[in-house]
Amino acid sequence: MAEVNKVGVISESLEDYLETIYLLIQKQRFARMKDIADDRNVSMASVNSAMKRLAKEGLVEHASRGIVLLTNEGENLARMVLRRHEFVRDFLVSVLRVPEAIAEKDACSFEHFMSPETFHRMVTFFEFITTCGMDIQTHFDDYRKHYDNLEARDNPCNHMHCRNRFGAHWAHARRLTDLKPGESGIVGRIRASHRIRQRLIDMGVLPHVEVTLLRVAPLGDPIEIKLRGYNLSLRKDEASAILLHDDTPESPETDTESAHE
Amino acid sequence: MAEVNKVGVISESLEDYLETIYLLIQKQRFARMKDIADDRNVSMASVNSAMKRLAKEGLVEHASRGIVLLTNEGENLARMVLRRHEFVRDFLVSVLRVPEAIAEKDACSFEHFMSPETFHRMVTFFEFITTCGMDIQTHFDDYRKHYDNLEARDNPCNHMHCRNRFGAHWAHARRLTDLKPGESGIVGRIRASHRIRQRLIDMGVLPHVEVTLLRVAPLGDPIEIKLRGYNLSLRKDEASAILLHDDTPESPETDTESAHE
DNA sequence: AACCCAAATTAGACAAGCCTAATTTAGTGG
DNA sequence: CCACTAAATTAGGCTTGTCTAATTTGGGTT
Repeated sequence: MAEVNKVGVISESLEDYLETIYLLIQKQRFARMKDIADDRNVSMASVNSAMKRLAKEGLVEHASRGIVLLTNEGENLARMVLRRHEFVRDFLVSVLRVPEAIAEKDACSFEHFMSPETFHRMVTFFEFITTCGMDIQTHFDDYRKHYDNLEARDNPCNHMHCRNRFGAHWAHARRLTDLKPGESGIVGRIRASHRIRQRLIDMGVLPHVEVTLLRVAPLGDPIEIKLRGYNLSLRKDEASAILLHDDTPESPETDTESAHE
Repeated sequence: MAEVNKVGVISESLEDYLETIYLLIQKQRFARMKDIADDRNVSMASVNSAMKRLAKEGLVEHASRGIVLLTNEGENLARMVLRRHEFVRDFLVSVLRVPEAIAEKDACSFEHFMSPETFHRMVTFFEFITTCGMDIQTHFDDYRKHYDNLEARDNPCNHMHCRNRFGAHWAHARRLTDLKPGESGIVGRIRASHRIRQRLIDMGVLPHVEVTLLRVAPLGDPIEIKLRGYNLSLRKDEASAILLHDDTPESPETDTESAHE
């Protein structure tokens, strides 16, 4: 309601300046050119010109050779950006389990571009996950640790742990290697050591992506698949790690539409 | 292994050009200046200079007055960016339930900035959520619809639905109004109509944030709280919608560290 | 062969952001 | 009161990424 209306109007860089100023004022009750320059690792000349641009937008007040003050509008905008920053960081850390330092860095970028709608959905999802009583986070931690530590163990994972905990029906899911040439499926889960998993992900084998089996070489080893328009050659152990969803897509077009209904 | 090494080296804009070129070649087997310009809604002169910069980086080949081709490196980078784009979009749509069009737009921004680590965590989380057998998505849809449609109904929600489904212990959770002046708590859930919910979120009342009750006015109505360093005045119905987590933080510093252990 | 047109290129301008180097200003100490 | 210093400002330069306007090029028409 009484919210900021300059969202998306000023640049990423200027938003960062606002944020810096807000935090400096919180910390030491005032913000000088020098402080801002040090904080953002830029020259004072750059800060000077940035302050002029911010003043022109009515977001800061800056008497010549004086300290920098935020206007009401500027403070609101700064707070809004900061709010997103902190929330996104918390989301990445608490839900996705991204390491703190990386989450902080990524939040710095996301804060500028995320649409209000996505922000709102993310808030609702966070709230749901942390309060739904299903202890999803603990389950996810188990899941994650399992795959992160899988490296030196037996490869196509058959642990009780895996079978019992993470959906028994995945124990009997179709694998990529179960397809006949020409058949397609949707990638659901990759059940392999961290190394192979990483390799497959890097090659574009991601959940929710449609794969088509093209050819299997005589001895069954190089397996050729088609994936989002380009061809890929996999070894058998890589291909058999790819578990597919039950539902086959009706047509390639409705891919993202029919998500998970 | 044989992956791109230009990540983070070229600008957001150039990455977008690469992506456009890749998609054009997929669609019509070649990419001319004009096509790229039309697709990205820029002038041909801009495309021309962009192609020169991309050629200098060894990402495209572009004989004068000829069509634009991707080098191997350029194609890999384009594919990588596109992969992220599509995956993030799917994540936003399928997990967070962001509307398709907005997810598409946000994915356009995120693709350029997301660190590999966050990408990887997101993939793992997506995989977990869609295959863990807990049917989290359906639960989340219920949760979401419940709050989205709450508008005209009785306000501090007491539905059976709510009590039973979304963690019975939240029926007896402390509210912000249960705190004594000076006491603090961590925001867990906001149980209010969409309008009030939105208002609180806009003011910075987000899950995982620490709030301190400062003062309650004589008649109990304007309630003053402190929140991430600034003060806020809430009406009683707003404040009582804020449910708190059980665990009180030991110290304000370890806030994000002690996330949810 | 001369002409025309669409695509591509070049030239030149502009804003945002950054820089370094030189200058101005204000406060502090001798 | 003068000199020194730290902070702030100005001047001028650079890159990226956009634009418009003019020009070149090459393939098809008449």
